[in-house]
Amino acid sequence: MFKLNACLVLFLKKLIPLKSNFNDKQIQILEVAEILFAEKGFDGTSIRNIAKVAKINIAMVSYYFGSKERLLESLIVYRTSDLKNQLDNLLQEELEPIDKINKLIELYINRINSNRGIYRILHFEFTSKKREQNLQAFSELKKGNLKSLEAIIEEGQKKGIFRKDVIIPLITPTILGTFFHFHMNKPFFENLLNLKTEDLYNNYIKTNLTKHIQQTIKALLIYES
Amino acid sequence: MFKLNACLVLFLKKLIPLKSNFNDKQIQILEVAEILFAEKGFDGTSIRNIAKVAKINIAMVSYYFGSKERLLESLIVYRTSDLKNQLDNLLQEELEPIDKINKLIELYINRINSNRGIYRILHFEFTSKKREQNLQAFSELKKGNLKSLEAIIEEGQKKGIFRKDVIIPLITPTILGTFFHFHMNKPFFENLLNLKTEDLYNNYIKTNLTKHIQQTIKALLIYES
DNA sequence: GTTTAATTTAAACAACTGTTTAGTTTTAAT
DNA sequence: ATTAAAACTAAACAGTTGTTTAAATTAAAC
Repeated sequence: MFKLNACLVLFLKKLIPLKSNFNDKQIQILEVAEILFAEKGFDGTSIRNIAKVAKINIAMVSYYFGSKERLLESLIVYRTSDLKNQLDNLLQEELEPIDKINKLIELYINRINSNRGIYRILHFEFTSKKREQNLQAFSELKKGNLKSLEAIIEEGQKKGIFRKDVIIPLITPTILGTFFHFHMNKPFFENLLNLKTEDLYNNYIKTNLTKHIQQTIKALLIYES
Repeated sequence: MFKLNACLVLFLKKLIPLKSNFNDKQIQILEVAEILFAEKGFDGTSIRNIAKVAKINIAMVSYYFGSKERLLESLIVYRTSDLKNQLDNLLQEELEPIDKINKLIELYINRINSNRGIYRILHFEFTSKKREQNLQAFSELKKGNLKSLEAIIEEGQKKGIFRKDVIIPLITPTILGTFFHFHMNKPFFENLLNLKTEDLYNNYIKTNLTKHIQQTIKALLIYES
């Protein structure tokens, strides 16, 4: 009875390797940390700050994660572990290349938009030289994403639909960069485009911004001078 | 003799209003602050840190700027005061709209690329809710830039060269976002594209990245489905 | 029910934070 | 040479920082 249970736990841990590595208390801390890091930056957030919001003792962060730095690492693992699967599924769908690109853009934006916190943190914290060590796991994620995009575009090029003089690695910066730059300047665009409520803002992203990016990438890939 | 000098100083101060408002010592502090803020973020940089590198007493920051926060404000004024002129000059050149766009993209990238520090800081520090007050001056700068872009595109639309169903305010995010996303992930792209030296990296921006962005915007503006 | 381990706590640690103070040195004006 | 302002300094201020400790509480195992 006991041994069977232990085996089951190990088995489940292999299956859902990353999310289930954290217990309820850890997740509670991670989610508060995500909000605060995103809002005020890693350096702008103190452990006491996290502890207060999460209603735990300040020692619990060290107890569960070792240090503040390793709390950040855990947070990234916690949030980015299932993106690869989503992309792989998309790749195997039976769609025209341009529709795959459009779906990929939608997937990216939806995902980032509903996980704003962690992506803001990634965007902020992993660019400064300060945290170059922890960069590896994040770098692997990006390489995998690029491979998926490459596969789609090369498929389109073989079919003669896409032009061949595009620099594929620079397409991701255009997709993500456009979104990020928009979102980073949220107050500016809220004011400029009259997006008074959070709903209006989100809707604008889901429709207009997504469409703009899709339109841009399509024009870039298909246009013939 | 004395009065003439005083008048001359006042006259010069009017002419070069912002840069010359800071004395040598202040500029020395500002330039160190720029490097450190860009490298480690505003919160990640301490006044003692700045003082040590700039080889000044820690009290001098408060003495010259009032506070750390106002040092940041001064830094932004110091660095962004002449962009508007550059854009106005471009607008008045006699060029085809698409060439103006290309020149504008080149101007943006060159400028940001040779002032990486301050733009990294702007990008980082003025997105978090923490510093929303100081946002105004920056917001005016952005609005002015957008007006310039609008003028060029509307000119092209009147001439029948540019399509009319583009969302103009979203073009800046695509131009700047692409660049920033590339530059923010510098270590990743250095590794991916084999840009081993700083020169190779800068050259890639000046040629390939700039061309990619110009190609993208041109395709977006001119493409007809 | 006892024992062992895991969890949680308050308190303390030393180091660092931005800012102010009171005093000294330097510079410039008359 | 005298005076007043500006520039600069070391020291101290009161808080905050991340982390550790040792003791208390809770949960689990047998």
